[in-house]
Order: sequence, then structure tokens, then C-alpha cells
Amino acid sequence: MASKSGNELLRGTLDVLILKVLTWQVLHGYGIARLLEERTGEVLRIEEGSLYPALYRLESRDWIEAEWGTSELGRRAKFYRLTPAGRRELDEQTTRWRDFARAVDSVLLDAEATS
Amino acid sequence: MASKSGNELLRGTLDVLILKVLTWQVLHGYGIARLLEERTGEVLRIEEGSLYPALYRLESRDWIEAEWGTSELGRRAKFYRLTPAGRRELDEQTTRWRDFARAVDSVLLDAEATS
DNA sequence: TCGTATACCCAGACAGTCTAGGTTCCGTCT
DNA sequence: AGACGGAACCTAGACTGTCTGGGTATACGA
Repeated sequence: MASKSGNELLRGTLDVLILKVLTWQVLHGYGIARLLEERTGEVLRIEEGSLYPALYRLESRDWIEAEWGTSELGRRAKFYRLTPAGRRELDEQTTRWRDFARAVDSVLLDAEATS
Repeated sequence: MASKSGNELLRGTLDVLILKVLTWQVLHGYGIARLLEERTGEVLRIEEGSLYPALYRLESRDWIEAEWGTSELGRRAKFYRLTPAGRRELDEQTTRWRDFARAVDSVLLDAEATS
């Protein structure tokens, strides 16, 4: 019952998460999703139907660039790298996330009664 | 240019914020929005086009109940209060937010290179 | 050889926010 | 008295991003 499949919280956050992962390494889409899930103990689950559209979006905005290659497991894969504009965007969105999260916390973590 | 009017980050967070405010006091919609903006230094801006649909959504799910009354300034206003189910939902969504925010932080606040 | 996992792709449904319009009424200023 | 701003509510339609659920191809192990 409390399943709530559509992760609304992820909205507006997936982009910056992808950009961040790409500062760690040049990686293909599938690997980005796996890495994010792994590092967050499955709290962040990136469905492929969200992942690939997000990658195209980021590429069309010139925040990342793609190149076909071969994965560690010998399969054809598209590797993404961060562009200079993508790095600037990462910084900006990271700041925005921090401000937003702090604001939400300041409300949610407050005591129940303001007296 | 970096305007980004549609606040995607707010997605999935507005509900829990409203529920939380209603643990502080019985309040009308307009007042909820003003209070959230005030308390977060305008970081959270709640547009009326998002606010009222959100209130109907919460009411239709029986998480809040409404009653018409008169505001402090003498105007007709709809006052909302939290229901028991709303309180449970608040707890659940607060946990979900905390897990999510911690997961995002663990990625974004990490050093640039994992070595 | 057959299944499973890797790795990619896409159309359509869906949900929530925003824009931009609107109404009513109170209090204040002229 | 009239004009005006702001309080407080409401709504249709656009937009955007995620998910569901389909699909392809290939490598590897059983």
C-alpha cells in the first residue's frame, strides 16, 4: 500500500546526481545508475525509463558528451563525460540543492509546537 | 537565464511541508504559504497554483480537513487541520525525506575524485 | 543451447508545478 | 465617495520529468 512507485522526490535531482558521478569517472549510462544505487544502499533507484531521457536531456544542453565504446564486460556502451558547462551547472545545482534541503530540514526537523 | 521557474525540487515535498506546518497551528491556505516562505527566507516559494491543488489533494486523501472561518484580518478563509491519518503520513514522509536527502548528500558532498 | 544479465532505446501514461487568468471583500488613502 | 492594494480563494491549460512496459542485441555461464 505504501508503495508509491513514482519517486517524486527524485525530480530535479537526477540531473545533478548524474553530473556528479561523471566527475568521478567517465562512465556509461547503465553504470551510472548502478553506481548511484550501490552508493546509496538502494535508496536511490534509477529506472531506465528515467535514466536515458535524462542523459539525452543533459547531452542536448551540452552539459555532457557521449562517445561509443566497449564496457568492461565487452559490450557496446555509450560513455559520457562532463563538459566545462556541465561542471558549472553542477556547481550551481549543488548549491541550489543545498539551500533547498536546508530549507526543508528547517521546517521538518522543527519541534511540533512553536509554542 | 538561470531562472528555472518551475521548481522541480519542490516536487513531492510540498505535501509533507504543508502537513508539518499544520502541526504548529490550524491555518488557512494562504497563511501556510506565507509561513513557509517566511521561515525559509524565501527559499521555498509556494505559488498559489501549486498550493490550492495540493490542499485539495491532501483533503481528498483525508490527511487534512477544512472549515470555513474568518482570518485575523477579517477575511473569509478556509482553515485546515491535520487528521490522525495525516499525522501518520507526515511521519512516514518525513522519514522518506530524510533517507532521500541523506542519500543525495552522500553523493553530492563527496570529493570529486574517488581515486 | 538456453537463460540471465548487460546495455541500449522509446512511446504513452501520469502526476505535480507553474502561468496567467479570474472573483470577492476589507482597509486605507485621497 | 471612489480608487486602489492586498488578502484569500479558485481554475484551465501548458509543461516537464519519471515510470511502466514494451523492445533490441550480445556476451557468458550452465
